[in-house]
Amino acid sequence: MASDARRAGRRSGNPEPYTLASLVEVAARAFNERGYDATSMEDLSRAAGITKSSFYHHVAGKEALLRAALDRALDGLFGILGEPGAVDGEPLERLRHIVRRQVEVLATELPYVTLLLRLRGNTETERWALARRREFDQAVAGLVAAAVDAGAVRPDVHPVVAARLLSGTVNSLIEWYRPGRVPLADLVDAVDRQVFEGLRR
Amino acid sequence: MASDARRAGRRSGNPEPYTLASLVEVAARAFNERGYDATSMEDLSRAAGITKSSFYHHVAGKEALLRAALDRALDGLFGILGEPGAVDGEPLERLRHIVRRQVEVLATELPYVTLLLRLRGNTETERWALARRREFDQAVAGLVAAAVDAGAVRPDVHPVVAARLLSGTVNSLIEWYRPGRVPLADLVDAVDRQVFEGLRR
DNA sequence: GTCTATACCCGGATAGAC
DNA sequence: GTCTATCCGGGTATAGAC
Repeated sequence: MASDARRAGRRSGNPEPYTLASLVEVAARAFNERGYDATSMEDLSRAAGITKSSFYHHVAGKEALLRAALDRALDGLFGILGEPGAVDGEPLERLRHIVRRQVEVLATELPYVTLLLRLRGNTETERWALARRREFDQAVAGLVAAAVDAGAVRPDVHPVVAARLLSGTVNSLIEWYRPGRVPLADLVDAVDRQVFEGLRR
Repeated sequence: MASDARRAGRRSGNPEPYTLASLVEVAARAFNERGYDATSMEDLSRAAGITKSSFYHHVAGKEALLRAALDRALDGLFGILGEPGAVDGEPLERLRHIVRRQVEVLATELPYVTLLLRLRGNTETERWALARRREFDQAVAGLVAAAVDAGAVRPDVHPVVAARLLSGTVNSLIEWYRPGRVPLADLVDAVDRQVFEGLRR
């Protein structure tokens, strides 16, 4: 019945059935399915099991949902840059650490990172998130350049182009990876090897 | 003045200032900048230099513009599969031919392919284009599997995952490649080497 | 906290004069 | 072919009863 779905949050014993975080999760998934602009607040409220007006009682608006989701994605990514494996050691090994961890964060925070990677920059919120994303990419690009300088990569690579292709390869996971199909550890290894060793035997 | 911009098409000596193709090009660029849903017919008509109603005199509607743009992208991609280099020879070399040509088509048909790669499948037109795109990807995946069987690639690659990563790497070009910055021939070589030889020296 | 009802705006698309 | 004016549906968001 409708009231069953409507109260599922309460039934499951959650004392706060409609937390911001849970609504953000619902919203992020919907945004990814249909696109941010094509998703209406009506869609979101129905997915949450309440009416549009009730939904507005819990969230400030559509853009606030987007912002919260993007925050979560960026926190995940920037967290990687502070890890010991990303800070200490040879440039190539630091780069490998970041790539491998980035695959894991993409997989575990999939809906949020997907949203981040599809932004067009139409609003101030989107432009802010895009700027932070560029910061992350530039950190990676810096490491690629350092690895080139250290002689750890093929001498003919163009650092800027290589960094873009590297990021593109990793980020393309959002287009097809779904939890549970390919074991995450296998995926991490597959990306690592494909990026650093290439396909050819 | 407004009338100057408005009649730029005529002034430039074009006898048919508003062909479908030229309006599709304008539309594709706008769709890519702001996203399809966020782009209004008002935006498009203004970009073309005429009013919304005049714009409707030339095109059937927003979705028709999208469809024409997607057609162009798909024609470019499927054209590759029929080329001799994609049909004859060892699997790995056929795959390399496709990858290199795919980079070229992405670059030359950039606005149209970009649109194709960002579809969400909200309308029948979008789902049709996505289905055709999957056909293309499956052709590539088949070649990856054949190259594995032929022993031309590292024996530990998972063909399906490798094909996805391969497509992801190539397709990620739309996110940053802009004509004239990096010479196209260099880009083709860079993608070829990164995909098949990897980054490590 | 949730609902019904509604204000308000904007987008796609059309009518009809020039 | 282009314009002004308009229709109509659907979107975000709010008011106010329960």
